[in-house]
Amino acid sequence: MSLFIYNSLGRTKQQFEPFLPGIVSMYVCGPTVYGHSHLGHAKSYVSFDVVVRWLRHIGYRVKYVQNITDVGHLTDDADEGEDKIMKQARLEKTDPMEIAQFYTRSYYEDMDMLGVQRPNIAPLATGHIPEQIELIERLIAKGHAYEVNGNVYFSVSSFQGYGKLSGRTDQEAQQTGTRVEIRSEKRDPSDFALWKKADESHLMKWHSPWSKGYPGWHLECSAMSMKYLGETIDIHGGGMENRFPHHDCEIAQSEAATGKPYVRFWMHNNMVTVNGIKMGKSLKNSVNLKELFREYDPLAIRFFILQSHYRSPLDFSEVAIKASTTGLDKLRQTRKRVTESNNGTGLFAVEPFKQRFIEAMNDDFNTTVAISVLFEFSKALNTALDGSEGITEEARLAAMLFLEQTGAEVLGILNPGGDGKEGETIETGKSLSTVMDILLDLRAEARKNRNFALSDTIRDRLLDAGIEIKDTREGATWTKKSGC
RNA sequence: GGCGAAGUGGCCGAGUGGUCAGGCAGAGGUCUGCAAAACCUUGUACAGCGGUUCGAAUCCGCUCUUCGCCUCCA
Repeated sequence: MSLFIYNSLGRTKQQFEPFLPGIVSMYVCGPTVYGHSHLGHAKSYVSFDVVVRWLRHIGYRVKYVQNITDVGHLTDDADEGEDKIMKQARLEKTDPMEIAQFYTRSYYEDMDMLGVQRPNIAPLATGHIPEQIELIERLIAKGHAYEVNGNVYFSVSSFQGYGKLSGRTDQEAQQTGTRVEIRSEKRDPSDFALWKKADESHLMKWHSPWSKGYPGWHLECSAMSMKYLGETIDIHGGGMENRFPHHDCEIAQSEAATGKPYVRFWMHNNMVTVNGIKMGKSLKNSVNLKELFREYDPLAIRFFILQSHYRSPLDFSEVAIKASTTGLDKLRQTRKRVTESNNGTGLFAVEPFKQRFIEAMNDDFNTTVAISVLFEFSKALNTALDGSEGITEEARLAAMLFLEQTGAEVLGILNPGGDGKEGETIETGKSLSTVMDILLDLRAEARKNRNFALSDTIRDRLLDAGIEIKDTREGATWTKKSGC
């Protein structure tokens, strides 16, 4: 069974084979670090995390590069507005580099909470100024770029096929009703900046053959992608809002420089919305992840994200996240149950679920369907365990392995190796466990003597303390209540 | 104005030319000392109007509505 990926370039699902057998080169546009991450970042990076995990699961070696944009770019393209990182530095009364570093750490903290695996290489834009300058020189030498007053622009008309990703190929038509002021020093209104001359007050600036300045926004991804992954890469991912102009500009400048295809598969993830409106920092409707983590289990948020498809918009609401939290708990309970159950004699077949899971993931990473398979698996497994003969050791191990591979390794919604609760040391976990054994023994004794007043008191008081008791056929079990 | 996406049962959210998504919530039941959990049963959903078809929510056309991009943006 082969993997099909929806390629934004061509707008169809296409069978995926890497350029080099067995090795996948993948680049994803990283965040601009001038503020804490929000749910929109979470959707994007969780989605691509699952893409990487699946590619690795099916046997590819994935070289995953994700940049950090730590050069401030203007809040506005008409040379008005302010460098965003510089603006934040002014607000926080510090300098741009501290802002960039502080929010880079914040970003990784949040991604760690969500179980997003770190990229293999996380290059900084500021660390690759020479590479970017070199790329500009190549473009100028080939006649694709020109310098005016210390600024360098890419000449869109020199590159055939500009706009092929977004479908904006008619540059004349694009200009009508455009919101960008047309700058006279550009030869063509569609031309975009590769290098900008910095004014005196600009703090982040570098020497270049043209002026003391800073690189254009689109340039860093091309330079770093080519440096670490080569001139043609397998997958380039990013948010849908970056299709145009960012990705079309990347294609133009890269292909103009190398004469080779830049990216084989373009993947774009959709937006998180709030009441149907896009979530964004500048729109002031963004839901900060650190705040969200105070209310909800980070893995429940990851689960909530994966319950919709990466190409669909996801509408944020508290009720929806709560519903997801409850749903995830059900899967966790099933896993705990099968792990703790005794060996029986009944049969249980994991294979059909495995096949359906693989099929869903191979169909453009359909995590929504993959999760529905896990729920159906959960229901079938519980039914089998409810039966008087239980299931065999072999079936139990197969079921546990399936949940480990799908829920933990691929989707990352279950903790690897079991459901130890986060933030709890092994030591405290062990002593709690011992204490609980004593309490459950005492309660069992009380129930045996039909002293239900006592047994219910034990149960109620533990529930108040955040521990829930369930009486099963195989004795009482306990769980710490998660969520809110 | 240009480019693009979408409208699914109380809510979230997949998918498909002819059997079922799935989750949450609700109702009834089994089990249990009682709970909880688990399981069973239960919802005549696919924006509207036409058309193609033996058959369409799924294909085509039109209409309405919403959203994204064309400024920085996951």
